[in-house]
Amino acid sequence: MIKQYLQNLNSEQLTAVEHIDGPLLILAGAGSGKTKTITTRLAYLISLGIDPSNTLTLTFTNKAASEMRQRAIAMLDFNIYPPLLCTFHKFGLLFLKFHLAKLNRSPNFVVIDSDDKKKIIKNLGVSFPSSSISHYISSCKNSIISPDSAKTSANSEFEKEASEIYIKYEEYMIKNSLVDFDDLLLLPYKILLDFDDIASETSKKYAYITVDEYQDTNQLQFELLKLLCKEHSNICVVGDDDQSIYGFRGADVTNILSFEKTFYGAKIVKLESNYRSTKQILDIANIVIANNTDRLDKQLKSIKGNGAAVSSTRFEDERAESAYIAKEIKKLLKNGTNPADIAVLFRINALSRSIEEEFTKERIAFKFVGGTMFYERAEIKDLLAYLRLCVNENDDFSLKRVINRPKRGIGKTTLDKLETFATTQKTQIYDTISNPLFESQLSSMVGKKTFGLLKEFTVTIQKLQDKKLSGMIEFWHEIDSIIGLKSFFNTIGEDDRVSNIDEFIGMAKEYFKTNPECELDEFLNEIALVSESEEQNYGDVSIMTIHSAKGLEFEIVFVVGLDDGFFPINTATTNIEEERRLFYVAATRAKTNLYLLGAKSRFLHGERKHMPPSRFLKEAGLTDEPIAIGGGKYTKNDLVKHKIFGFGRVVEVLRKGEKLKINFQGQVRELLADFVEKAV
DNA sequence: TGGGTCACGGTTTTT
DNA sequence: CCGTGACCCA
Repeated sequence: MIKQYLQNLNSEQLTAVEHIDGPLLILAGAGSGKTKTITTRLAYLISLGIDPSNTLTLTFTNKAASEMRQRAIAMLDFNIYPPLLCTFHKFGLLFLKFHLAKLNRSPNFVVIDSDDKKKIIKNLGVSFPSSSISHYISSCKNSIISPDSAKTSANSEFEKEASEIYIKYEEYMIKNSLVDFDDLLLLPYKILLDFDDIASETSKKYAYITVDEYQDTNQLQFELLKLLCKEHSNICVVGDDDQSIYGFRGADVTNILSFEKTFYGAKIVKLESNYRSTKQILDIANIVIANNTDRLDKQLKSIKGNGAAVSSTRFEDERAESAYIAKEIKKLLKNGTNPADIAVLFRINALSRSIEEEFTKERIAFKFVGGTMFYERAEIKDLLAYLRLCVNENDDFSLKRVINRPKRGIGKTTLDKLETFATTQKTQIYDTISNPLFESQLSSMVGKKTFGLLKEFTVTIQKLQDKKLSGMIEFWHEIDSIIGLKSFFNTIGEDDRVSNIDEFIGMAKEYFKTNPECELDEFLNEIALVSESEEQNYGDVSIMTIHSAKGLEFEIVFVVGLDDGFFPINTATTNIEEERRLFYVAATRAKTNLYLLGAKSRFLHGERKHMPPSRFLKEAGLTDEPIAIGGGKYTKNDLVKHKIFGFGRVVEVLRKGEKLKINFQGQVRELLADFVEKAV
């Protein structure tokens, strides 16, 4: 049966599929049949008699994992024990369940999300924004820098504080048996590094490893992969260096650029035949991406015909831009185009506003893909906090979240008192409330009435825990009548939240029906790694950021905001090559029609801004208007001011004034001239 | 405790 | 311009 699938491949795809032992890099351009190739390869390996349980396929998203699993299994005509095909983080989670005790940490850990992480950091007392500290800790972990060495190498005031917080944060996490997303990769790495026997055993077990979207791996994932390949070199990675757009969260393109050097003797297969887009579209994508210097040579060849020309228009303002899109879409819909085949893409969410307004006015049904994630919604997190308390009532973090939700009249003052009291007694908040020994002391501390309220809260948790014993189905049936979250949100008129709670409870019931033996704590860690709820509103026009559109395809794509400052975006950390890759991703989403739109002025942050066209339009040969980049504005020794780095002096003028080398208090940085202003 | 007011800052995002 | 967070007062 597998033979028939092999016949559906082109010769490059077939070469990749039939490569079995030794490192393999599949450079898969956009729309070149990447998923088809690796799923066929996996099925092929299994058809050769390789035990599915000896394979490991790692992806970045759950969506990619489930799509691949489905496609690979469909190719096999016999029932198999399903191969391990999951996200990096899921793999880490499974691994830690088995081995975390090796690091003397509790195997009954709880996975927290980035929101929880920020809150914990904030509670540790910080003067810099908790999001920056959180990001700092994340980059340390992803570059395998321990808290101690972070502290030693801390230079700025920020780094000094951040590294101290990093130390405290790690202590807190261990004390409370918590694990963050980065830990799901870092702790397995540490275990594999420290315990040779586990590393060998694991590597032998996963004798055939496949990694999807390899261009998005960071240093930690790279090191982890090397350890997993300790006993063999059967690693197949698939990726496209031109589609690396997650540098801002640690993705390191050099991993794919230097794969050959790391995995000696690697075979490289390029998939350059594009089955998705017309030649006109690919020409634009190819010509723009060719301006990047750090890339592996690769050129998409269109299998489809020439197609329609790429359309590019610059409007007076964003309203004219949106009105034009609405008009075009209405025309398309009238001619029978399926709205699900149309997408509007933008670089930053702020640009969606005028689109949404116009679509609503013109009654075009649309769905905003990738807004607030389901499990990050406040009401869902409240429910999750109750569930965690159900598993472990001494989870202070969760307790603090919901002790006043629904409103019970317990505020910050009471909580602060409770917390300091618990700390002095070397115990957790829940225990101090329920311990009869502390009753009179606490009662006089917070007042009799408040103490009664606290007691009531513990009774609620108790009720939940009791209900848990009568089985998950009944538990989920009764959960909200015990907590009362729905009626709380109902009274304050937030009906959306009520229906979200209903959706969540419905989903959980479904889950426990299919997995009756699953424990509540397993369920909690499982869903911590899942972001989306089920897709809804099928036949609608999609609007989303370019990042969200990666991996998707549409017949007709409108890209808005091709203006200098918006796309490429203009900030201190802008990496122009990554912006260009983003353009490449956007353009290659389109199958038949691509619109590259812009506006001469836009309203943002309360003021109207004028801007020249994006340099990408120039590179694509789609505009004659002059593009930004004022030359000769700065000379050596000019004093300049930067939003983040403060004052600095120009050391050198590069690229005809487009770029500057600036000394900020001893630290020399290279920045685009647009990001600084003259300080007189 | 919690409602009200003011200042501030404001990419991209998965797990 | 608009959402978030800090802070003040009833």
